[in-house]
Amino acid sequence: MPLEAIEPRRLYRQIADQLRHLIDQGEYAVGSRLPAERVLADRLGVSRPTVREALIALEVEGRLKIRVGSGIYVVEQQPAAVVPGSAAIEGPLELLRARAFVESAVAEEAAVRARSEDIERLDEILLEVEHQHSGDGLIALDRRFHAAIAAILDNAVLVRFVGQLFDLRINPYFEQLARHIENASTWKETHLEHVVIRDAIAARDPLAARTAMRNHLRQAHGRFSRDFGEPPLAAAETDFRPVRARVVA
Amino acid sequence: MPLEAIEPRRLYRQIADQLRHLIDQGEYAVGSRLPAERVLADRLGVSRPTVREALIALEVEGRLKIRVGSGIYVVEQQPAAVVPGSAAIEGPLELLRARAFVESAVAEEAAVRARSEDIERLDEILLEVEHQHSGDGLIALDRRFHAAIAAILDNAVLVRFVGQLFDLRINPYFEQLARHIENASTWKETHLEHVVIRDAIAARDPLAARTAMRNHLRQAHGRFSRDFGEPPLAAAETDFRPVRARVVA
DNA sequence: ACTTGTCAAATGGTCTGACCAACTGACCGC
DNA sequence: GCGGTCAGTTGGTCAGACCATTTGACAAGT
Repeated sequence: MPLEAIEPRRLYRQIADQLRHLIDQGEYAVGSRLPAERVLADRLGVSRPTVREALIALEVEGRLKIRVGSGIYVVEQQPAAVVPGSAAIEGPLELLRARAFVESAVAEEAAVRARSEDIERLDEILLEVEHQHSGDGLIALDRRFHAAIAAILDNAVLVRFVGQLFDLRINPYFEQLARHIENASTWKETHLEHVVIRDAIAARDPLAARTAMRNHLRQAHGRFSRDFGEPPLAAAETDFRPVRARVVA
Repeated sequence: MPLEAIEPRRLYRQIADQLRHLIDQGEYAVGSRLPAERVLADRLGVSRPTVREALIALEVEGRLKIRVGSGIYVVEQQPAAVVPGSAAIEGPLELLRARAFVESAVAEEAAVRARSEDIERLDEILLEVEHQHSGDGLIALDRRFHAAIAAILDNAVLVRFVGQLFDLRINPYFEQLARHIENASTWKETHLEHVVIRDAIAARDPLAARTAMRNHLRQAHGRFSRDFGEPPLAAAETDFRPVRARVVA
């Protein structure tokens, strides 16, 4: 054994990790305000100085913006830091195909690993959706739903990854389309598809979860491509892995 | 003039700037110990919490190392310092697990879709590796290999993200470990694992490709965790999807 | 001479409670 | 409506205290 040097994990780091996780997961959406320092300290069971230290760490990392007298805000994560330049090169359809590929695999694995708390979290989000009717809030909840599924795999990198894929929709190209397409009716469809995904995961049925997620993003693909130049969708385009290939072994 | 909003410069930032300046200037040499928090607070005429906030900011920036009960030490500045915040959070091991998950799925699909030109491209890269012996060049080729596999799926978003995941290794945390671990021998291992992946894809064998890729990144995980704090690897940690789950209809 | 155990000082980690300054939003008078 | 006022909320800072860990000196044992 390499004789590892153990280091006491200081409180402020644990708090920072926890908050970072919540942000990645979409619990605190970009632009939203975090609870006040005093509230956080109370809820986390630590003192305010400790919370402040954690917040300052996150501020230095560039994930939070602290405004005196006003509050603490989640800052839009700069993917530009990692990818200088190109963000909106690919079309929305290509993005949706990539999400279908990654997230269907994620959903499949989530169905294997899901604990009951995880299902509860999904239910909370879906419940919020039903009490919400403005478009903006729905997008944030949509993101939270997808991030929460990724969170089941218990890997912060993956959660961020899925979140980033979602956030790529935030570009002029995509937004303009969305305005044409998103309405009460399509949000209703989206919600129903989410419920199907949730049920498959809750039933611990990996294959159903994969199919439901792929179907969900394929539907979104269809909704977009209808009003878009591209031809609707050849099955081979969204089905990265044909089902028959799965029967092997 | 565009009427910029003025921001109150908080004390902890002023203190941090001042300390950073002193370090840059060589007043506090690399490896040396700073005065105790209480002393700093006294000399700077501020309270200890404020000094602590500044120190934590500098610690997050990677310029200081705080050791409990011992003191505050100046850390060697990594010239790279690429990503100001977002990237260096998760540990290298978590990153490798995420890559194992995503890229094994990618490899599986690549084996289904690969055309002969794609295989040729992989071969070109592997050939270059054999004519190369410096470490830096090998990292670049490693990246090209993984990106080339993603490219087989013919989706620019996926290629970018696989590349991005790879690039997350560029952070001080990871680099320092890599220096200890990467040598001619480990590069040889890496190369052989790459060849196995290439062969599986060339044979159009999805399951073998998935396994080979997962094995490759699991080996890397093992190489890192040996010299790292974490316990080596429980199979469940890297095997996101247990093989038995695949035998289902 | 070398190791081991002990202990006190130094140092960072955290908490409590307090006060100040900036912001926000409701209310009021015009 | 419009602008001013004011109280509540929120972050910024401070003071002082106690705890846990580290460190090094020193005594005791081998």
